[in-house]
Amino acid sequence: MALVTSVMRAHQILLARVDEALAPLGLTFSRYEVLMLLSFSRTGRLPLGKIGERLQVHAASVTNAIDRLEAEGLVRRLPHPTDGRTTLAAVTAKGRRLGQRATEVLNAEVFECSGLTEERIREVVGALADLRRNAGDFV
Amino acid sequence: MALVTSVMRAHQILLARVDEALAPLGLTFSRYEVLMLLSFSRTGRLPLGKIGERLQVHAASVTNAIDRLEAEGLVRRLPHPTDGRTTLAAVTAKGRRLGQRATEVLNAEVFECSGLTEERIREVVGALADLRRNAGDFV
DNA sequence: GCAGGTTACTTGTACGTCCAAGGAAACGAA
DNA sequence: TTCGTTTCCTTGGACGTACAAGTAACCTGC
Repeated sequence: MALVTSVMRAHQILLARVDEALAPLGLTFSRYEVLMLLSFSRTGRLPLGKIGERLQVHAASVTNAIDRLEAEGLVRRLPHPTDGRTTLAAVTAKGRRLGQRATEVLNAEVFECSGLTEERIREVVGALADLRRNAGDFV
Repeated sequence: MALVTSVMRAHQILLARVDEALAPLGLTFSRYEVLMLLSFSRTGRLPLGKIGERLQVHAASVTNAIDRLEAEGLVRRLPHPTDGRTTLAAVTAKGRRLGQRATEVLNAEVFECSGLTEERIREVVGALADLRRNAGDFV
């Protein structure tokens, strides 16, 4: 039970801090994740379904996130060349720049003030990786 | 960065599992937390503001949770005897029973299938407790 | 070739969270 | 006493998430 409570609170704390750091850039954590996923992908574009699968998030949430990113000009929707059902999300140059800045901001403002040592962070990440693997996450 | 991602995913996984287990009882995790907080309090009743403070949650969220719990007959709103601004939430007998059942369900269905050893759970809880303390949480 | 089933995305509804704004009660100082 | 400030709760709007239903396109088997 303590596990659940701890993770819930830690999530609450970290998310608040991350969103606070990202707000000046007009991003939220979920949109940041999408942006980075696209930036790190080979071609800078992915089917929406693939995004949901990687981020372990519902298709409707992806639609929502892409809607907002597209409205900001950070990604563009493109038709899939061969599959008419599929929509591709492609990160724009503006999106790449913002993603990079966001990463710098997060590294500067968030990760320093967790107050945990490198050692403890490794412990947590390692143990939670087990949990995630058991749940079918990629890790 | 791995810390943030790990905690976010772990939260996602655990919350989904917990809410799934609680759904048959008509509860969510947030409402379960309120119910248990009241059940464990000395008199079974607390001011709404106190609930938000303990659960580290916004006052508006407490209003929402209490609205729903009250609609189910699990808690009752009472006026504060001396402070006319304050509203007390009091757990009912039905609320206590349901909270107890929910705890049993959670212990049976969720905590077993995290797939983590006692040892690793202790590691995670301990390390996250540091993080929470640094953020001003009660732990 | 076409009908039935599957897959992919979108839309609408619901929930929990937050913030901002509002009303009511309490407190404090003049 | 009274006026201003603070505290407490509620309401309305925004965001992210999930689920369910709907639409459109693909694909398979006859």
